[in-house]
Amino acid sequence: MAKRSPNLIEVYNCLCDETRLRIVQLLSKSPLCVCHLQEILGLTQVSASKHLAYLRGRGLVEATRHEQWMIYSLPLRPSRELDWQLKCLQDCLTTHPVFRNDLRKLKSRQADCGWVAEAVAGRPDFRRSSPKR
Amino acid sequence: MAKRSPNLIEVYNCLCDETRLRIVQLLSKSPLCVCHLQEILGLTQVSASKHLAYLRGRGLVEATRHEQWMIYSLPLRPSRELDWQLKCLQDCLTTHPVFRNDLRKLKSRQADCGWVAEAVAGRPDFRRSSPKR
DNA sequence: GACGTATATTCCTGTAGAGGTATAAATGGG
DNA sequence: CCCATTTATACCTCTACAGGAATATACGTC
Repeated sequence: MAKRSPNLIEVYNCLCDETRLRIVQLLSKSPLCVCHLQEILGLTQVSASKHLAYLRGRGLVEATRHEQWMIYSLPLRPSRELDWQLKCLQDCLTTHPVFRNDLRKLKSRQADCGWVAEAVAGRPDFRRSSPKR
Repeated sequence: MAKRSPNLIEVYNCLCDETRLRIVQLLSKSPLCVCHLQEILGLTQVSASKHLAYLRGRGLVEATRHEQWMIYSLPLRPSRELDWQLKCLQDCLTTHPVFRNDLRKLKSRQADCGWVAEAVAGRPDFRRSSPKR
């Protein structure tokens, strides 16, 4: 069970790591499963999983299992503190090459990743055999 | 020599500690010397000094020596990233008891701390014998 | 039930940084 | 020059956490 409302310091602790910042940035565009984040960010499986657990434990992201995949997304109703930061990121990150590059990669994989958004958007009958490759 | 422009991650690293958050919050109201911060926040001398060195090393605060006192203040021209956070803090922290209390203490000590602002405001001939007690 | 894929967890090691004590350095006053 | 005050630094210990390897768990397919 994930925590509900992260306080400001927890939010800052989550965002003070570049990898987590990149994850949050990507999730602000679209819900994604672990293997997508892994691919786009070039992370090992363990690293992706651990960082997501960290974020989840502090309420910055939510997770839903869909078949074999864990789909991570930003909370529908973010706390005031998180909401501020998300707005800030929107404004700040688009000017940073690393993050721009991540977003570019996400777009180029939209065809592979799109089904996740559909799956999480409330289609309980949604089925999918293989997510990538 | 202090660093010039902290990047986003450095800013987050600075603010993810409650003590540093409280320091920044106070400095956003007024420049202060170490002993004032020590008193208001109830810190040991070492703790105050170390956290200030940390903030200074990442460009979140600036320091000027005035006689025996080191006067810390927020940079005159904060980076885009820092500026955003300062606005966020204005909005977020006033609702948190700890920070409200700090500001209250600062106000009640305005008589003791006021000279610092004058000293740092560009009065090279400013003199003062004893700051407190 | 065996297997493949996706994800989480456990154990290990290394490092950043927080807190404390002691000490050093800078400044001003006598 | 000696001393008090203010601040910084060095050294130590402890904890959080990042990264990696190995293993466990969950789910779907056959």
